[in-house]
Amino acid sequence: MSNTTIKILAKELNLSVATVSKALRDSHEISTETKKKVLALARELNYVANPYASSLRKRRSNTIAVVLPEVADSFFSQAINGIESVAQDKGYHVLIYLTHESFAREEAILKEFQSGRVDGILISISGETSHSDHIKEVIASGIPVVFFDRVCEDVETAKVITDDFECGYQAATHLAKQGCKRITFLSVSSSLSISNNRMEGYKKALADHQFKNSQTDILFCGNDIDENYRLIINALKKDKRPDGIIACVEKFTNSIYLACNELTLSIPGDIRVISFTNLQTALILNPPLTTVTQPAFEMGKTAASILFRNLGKNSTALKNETVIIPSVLHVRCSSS
Amino acid sequence: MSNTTIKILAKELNLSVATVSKALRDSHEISTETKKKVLALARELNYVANPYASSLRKRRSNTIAVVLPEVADSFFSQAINGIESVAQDKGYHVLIYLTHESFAREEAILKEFQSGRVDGILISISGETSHSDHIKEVIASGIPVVFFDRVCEDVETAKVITDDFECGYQAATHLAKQGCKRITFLSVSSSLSISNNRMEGYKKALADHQFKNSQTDILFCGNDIDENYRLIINALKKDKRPDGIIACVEKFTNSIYLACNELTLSIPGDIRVISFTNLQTALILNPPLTTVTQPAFEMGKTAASILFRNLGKNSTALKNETVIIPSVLHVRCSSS
DNA sequence: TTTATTTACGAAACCGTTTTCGTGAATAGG
DNA sequence: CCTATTCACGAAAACGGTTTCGTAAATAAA
Repeated sequence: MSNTTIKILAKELNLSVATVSKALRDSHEISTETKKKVLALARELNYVANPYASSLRKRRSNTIAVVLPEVADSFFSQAINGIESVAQDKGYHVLIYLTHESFAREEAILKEFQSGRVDGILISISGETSHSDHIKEVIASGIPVVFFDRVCEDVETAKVITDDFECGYQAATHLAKQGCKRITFLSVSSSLSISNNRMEGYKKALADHQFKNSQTDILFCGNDIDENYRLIINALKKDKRPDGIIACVEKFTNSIYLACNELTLSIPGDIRVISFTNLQTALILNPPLTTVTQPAFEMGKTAASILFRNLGKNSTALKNETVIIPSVLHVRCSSS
Repeated sequence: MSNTTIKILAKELNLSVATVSKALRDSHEISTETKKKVLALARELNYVANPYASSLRKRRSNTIAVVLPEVADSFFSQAINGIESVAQDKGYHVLIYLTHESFAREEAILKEFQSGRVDGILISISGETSHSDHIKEVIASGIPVVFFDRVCEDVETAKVITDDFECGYQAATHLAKQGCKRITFLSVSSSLSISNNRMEGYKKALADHQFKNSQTDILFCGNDIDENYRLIINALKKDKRPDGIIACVEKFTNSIYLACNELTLSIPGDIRVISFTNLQTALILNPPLTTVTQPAFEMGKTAASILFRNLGKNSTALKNETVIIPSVLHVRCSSS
């Protein structure tokens, strides 16, 4: 609905549209005086170039897509901050899409990108995503993709992750050293790399600390809060209930604390708790929560930087590199 | 970077581009057989229309902008969820912009929209925004704007808010009834409607409950966490320290709890606390936090619905209506 | 049978930029 | 003084759709 176009500027100044266009882009073909006149009028008439016209012609949109499972999670909202900060810096626009953990949505969203709506994609895959054809397809169509956090390991492109295995290991080791004998790991999805790597770290730690293999205890939770609560309650009611619990993602935290309340189990007296979370309120929970805190902002920022670094090039293919930014274990009362 | 265009489909099928275009849009001018053939080939070749070409021609982008101060706040992330849900439903795309509470950024972002990049705007203004010329300008250029939560009251357009005055009143009344004598209100910005309305409600409550006017106590905090912490510490160290505190926005919560810890003040024994927040962890804080919980998802959804309802029309101007969706006061241990 | 209307399609303009190429004038080189 | 460049600009062709308008054939109306 913009009113003033290049054509109007041109007519007003008795110049051709070509000249005006070049002047606006500060082309060396145009004299300084002409540029000044054009700029002056453009400012006066509040001219802003129509992005659709220029995107069509230039075959680039100056827009990226961010595809996420959800936004109501401190990791993702902080990651968005990181992404947005570089995007704004580079003059790029950010389209946001939520899959709500649904593979079908993810597929539909990605499919749309074959049209050239975006110059690149940052994605953290859904919990249902177990294969990556849709992603390979969009890459094949010439659009670079950078994964962050939740990656598809079999897709050859850039990935920004944290040291999930290591953190799973550290968390479980910490609990073991605190004397826990029965440590339950709460997995969010059996197909997600983050979930599985954290779990493998947990398993390795148990093995290293003389746990029998039969003593690993994985609880598969989902996206339904109430259902998760029930699952956790059941686990805590078991005959040999866990004395340690590791939440693979933030959203389990509330359910764990509430379940312990319900069953009047004391944290950390009866059960020690660690969550993978970036919640600021971890400090002021009852009791303060031991967390594995991911470098969410940095991961978003890094993923975006890698993407932008490669947008200029015509070589569309991103290197199959994996950047690992370490998380840190913050030990607080809930585990000690 | 899309490979297959309408032109390719047309050539392959020995049709004109016009026919193919119409067939794809299911025009009545095209025979059923032809449509079938076109659709089949389009599917086979993975055709997706170039959005920039059609946006240019149709003069509509099927895209809206969401302009927010920040995303790392449970209100805003839930509001995004609401917005995104209707947008995805209507086949619209969502561009996200963060002002980081900066007026200059907000201005720059809005200015860009004069180009027709988006068909409409949802905005929650920055804490620095004290006048609305930039918003009036973009509306004048023909782009509808719907405010949510943080509105400019002098701009005649649709607004979706919660009952801020009422909630400020309820919060202060609740504290007064609990016996608080010195209630401090933490304001986030002296120019924000939400902040001021909540504050006015607070003032009215104090007046109604026989507080002297001199006993209202407003503390203006800002966006710097450390600075806020210092301000709160100082307030709590005062000779006559408050015995009740109302946090106008979520981000003050941590500082309040931590400051009380630092000064070994008991909540609610020494001081009762209420926050305006949508944090799920309110339930499991130490102690559980009394909150004014805003209908964030609904507000986002409603704002988006109003916007979409008016995008179809050519009458660009939105009615100057204000939709109020009430918040609820959840009383928990921190105040009782 | 003649005329009016509908059906199914194509030609071409158009959306607002960018970019290639061409050109006359001015300047530089020899 | 004559020939190369450089300078500063314009004409026109893209980019990939959508939409208007025209039209031949088929059908309906009279």
